[in-house]
Amino acid sequence: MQTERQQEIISTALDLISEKGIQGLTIKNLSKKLGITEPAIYRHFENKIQILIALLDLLKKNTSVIFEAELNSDETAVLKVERLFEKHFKSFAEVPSLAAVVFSEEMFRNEEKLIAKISEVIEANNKTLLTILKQGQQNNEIRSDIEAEHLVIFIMGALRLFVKKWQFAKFTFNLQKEGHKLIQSVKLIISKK
Amino acid sequence: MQTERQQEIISTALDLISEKGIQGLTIKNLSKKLGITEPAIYRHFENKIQILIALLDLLKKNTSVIFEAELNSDETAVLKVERLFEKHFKSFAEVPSLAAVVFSEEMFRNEEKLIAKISEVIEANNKTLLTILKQGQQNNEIRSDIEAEHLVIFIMGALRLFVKKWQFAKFTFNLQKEGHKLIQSVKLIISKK
DNA sequence: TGCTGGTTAGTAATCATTAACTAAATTTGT
DNA sequence: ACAAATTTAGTTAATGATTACTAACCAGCA
Repeated sequence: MQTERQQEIISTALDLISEKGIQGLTIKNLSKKLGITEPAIYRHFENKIQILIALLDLLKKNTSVIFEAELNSDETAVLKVERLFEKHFKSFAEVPSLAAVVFSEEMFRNEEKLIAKISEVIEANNKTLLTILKQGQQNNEIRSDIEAEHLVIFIMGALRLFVKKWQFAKFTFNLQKEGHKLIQSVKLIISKK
Repeated sequence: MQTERQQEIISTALDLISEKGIQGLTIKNLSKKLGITEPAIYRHFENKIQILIALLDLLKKNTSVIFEAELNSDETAVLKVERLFEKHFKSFAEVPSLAAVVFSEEMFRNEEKLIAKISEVIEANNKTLLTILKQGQQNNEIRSDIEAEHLVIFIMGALRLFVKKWQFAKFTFNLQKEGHKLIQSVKLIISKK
């Protein structure tokens, strides 16, 4: 559904965001990095919003694939959550710019369409995780003294904050390695007994 | 140390941020809301960066007061954490715009001074919480099977995500009331057995 | 020949900021 | 005590940068 050049543009946009933050994603910077002039961008995208939407769509695809693959696997709930974390860390480690997009919701406040898009991604993932946790509670794998909705907050909160820290530290520590340790603590927290 | 007008300006800036996000904090919007012209702002602040710094200083004062009061109290560690949460929720419920500032680190990426300032606030609070938790572990109140550094991530991650959800929901639910329930789960998670 | 993907040149809007001026309040010198 | 000097806090008008975006044109190619 996307031309080669369109893919090149959104990939370059991602690089730009991870380098300079969402603020750095301007048509000028983008075209410079692509080695073409600014108006040339408009041969491939109607306007900037469409670029951002394409960006969020990519993010959505990347994360929802992870979540849904786990939902439909036949592992224990605890293992599903572990896999969820590991895959996320792997995905971010491979494409750090994705992390930059996830945490820039604040920037999209003005455009109604973008808010909708990003809320959609977040909501869908939360729902999937919630389902996994509830199944785990029914199977007596996951503690039931804390409501699943709260467990989601702990898990997603930790995931987000941890990645944010990595980002703040300019990717200087090994996300996958350090992340693996965090996952062990997550397991201790959500497991029954 | 601040004139009345300066306080008026930063208070108005906070309102603006909670209304339209950090993007909405322009000199034009600010002066319009204050009922003066744009250049008049510069009679009170050297430039926009100074306004943002004043904003972050206020945030720093607000949060560090909370953290340090708890550190020096002689309650149990678990109770300290509970109080920490409650006070934060209260503070945000009273001045919702503060919450908007806390989560806009992303916006400050370009200005070195602002990154430094906000990292300072976050770091200081994390350190205080870490101390509280370690003391709790030594007193056998708080579980020791998870390292305190990870507990900090769970606690701060949950706090941040929860407030962010409230913000996203346009303050439609009662932060203090719903927050109180979350606190009970936090206690279950960090308590020894 | 006509589409694709570029170019150059330019526009309108918005951004923070400055220059120059002014009225009113305050401080200072006698 | 009071006029002169200065400071304070505002104004209008403008500037240079940067933003997203457009119009008009052109080369290569199917």
